[in-house]
Amino acid sequence: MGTSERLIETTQELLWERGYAGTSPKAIQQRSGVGQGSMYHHFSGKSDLAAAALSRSAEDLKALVEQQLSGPGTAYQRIEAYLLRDRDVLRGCRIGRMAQDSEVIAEPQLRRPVEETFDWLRGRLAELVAEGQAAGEFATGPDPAEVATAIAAVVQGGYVLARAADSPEPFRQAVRGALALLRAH
Amino acid sequence: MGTSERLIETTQELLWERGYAGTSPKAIQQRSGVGQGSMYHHFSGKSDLAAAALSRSAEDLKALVEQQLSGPGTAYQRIEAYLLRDRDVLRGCRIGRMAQDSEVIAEPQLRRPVEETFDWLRGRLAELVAEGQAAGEFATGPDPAEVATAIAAVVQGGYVLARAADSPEPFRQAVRGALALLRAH
DNA sequence: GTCTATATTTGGATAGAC
DNA sequence: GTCTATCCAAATATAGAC
Repeated sequence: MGTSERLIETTQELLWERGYAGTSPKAIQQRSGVGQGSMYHHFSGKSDLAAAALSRSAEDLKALVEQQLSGPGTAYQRIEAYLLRDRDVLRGCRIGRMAQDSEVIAEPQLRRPVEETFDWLRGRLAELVAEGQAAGEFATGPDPAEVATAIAAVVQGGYVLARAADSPEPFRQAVRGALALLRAH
Repeated sequence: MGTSERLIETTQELLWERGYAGTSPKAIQQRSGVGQGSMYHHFSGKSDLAAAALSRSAEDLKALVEQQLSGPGTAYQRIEAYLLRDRDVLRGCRIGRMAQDSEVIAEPQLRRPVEETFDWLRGRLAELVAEGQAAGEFATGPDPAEVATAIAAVVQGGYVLARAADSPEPFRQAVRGALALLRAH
C-alpha cells in the first residue's frame, strides 16, 4: 500500500474518532507510521489531507448505503434494511459527525463531500418513498422529499441521542419509531 | 454581573460555536475579558468550567422547550409548536452538538447534562404522544416512547443535515416530513 | 520521497506578588 | 480576587540535507 494511501486511511479513522479539531498532524503521523517530511511531501497540510480523507469516506459510505437501498424487496423493506443494518452505533456517522465541526463547515473543500453525501442520500430515499407511495405501501399525502429528509434526520439524530446516552438504545428506538410511523396509514 | 457568571456565559457561547475541543481557556479569557488568574481562581480548569457551562445550557434549553410543550392546544399542536419554533438552525443545538465531541462523551461530568437533557426531552415528548393517542389524534399502534425518540432525533438530525447543506432548508423539510407522518393515520 | 532540525503560536496550566 | 511571570507540551508547519 502506498504512503498516500496509508495517510488517507489513517486520517479517515482519526476524523471519525476525534473530529477535525481533535485530529493533529502529529497523531496522523504516529498512527500511520509515516514521517513528517513524507506527510508534507504528499499533502500540503492538515486540511488538504482531511479533504482527501473526507472524499474517500463519502464514497465509502455511499457505496455501503447503496447496497441496502438497492437490495431485494419492497420500498419499505429496503428502507427498513437501511435503517436496521448492523451499525456500531456509538461510533456515530463518519460523515454526519463532521457537520458539527465549525472548521469543516467553514472550508468549502471540507464541507463539500459532506453536503454531497446527504444530497445523494436524501434524493435516493425520496425515490424509494415515492415508489412505496405508488405501490400503496405508504400514505400518499406526505411529500416524498420531506419524508426522505425526515428519515435521514432520524438516523443522524439517532446517533446523537445514542452518544448522549452512551448506549445504542436510543438509536434503535428512534429507528423503530420512524418505521412505525411510515407503516401507520 | 459576577466574574464566574461572565465566565460561564462566555463558555456557553464558545462551546456552542466551536465545541469542546475547539474552545481554549485563552479564548474564554479574551472574549469574557476575565484574566487568567481570575479564571483559575474561580474554576479548576477548562473541564470544570465547561461542566458548569453545560449544566447551565441544559437548564436554559429545558426551560425554553418546556414553554412550547406546555403551551395551549392539542398534543399535536404542542409538538408542532416545538418543532416549528423560531430557531437559528445553522447554529445547531447547543446540547446535541456536544454529543459528537469525544472528550465530552468520555468525561462523565461533561456528558451528564447532555444525557439528562435528552432523557427529559424524550420522556416529555412520550407523554404528549401518549396523550395524543388517547385523544385519537395519532395512530395508536406505535409505541409512544419510540415515536418520541424519533421526533427528538428528527430535530437533532435536522440540524446535522442543515449544517451539512449550509442551509436551514433540510431542517425544515425534516420537521415537515415528521409532522406529516404523525398526522397520517 | 524521506529524514532531521528548527520555528512560531497556542493550549493549558502553576506560582507568587499585589 | 486579580495580575504578571513562567513553564512545558502540542499544534502546525518550513528548510534543507540525504
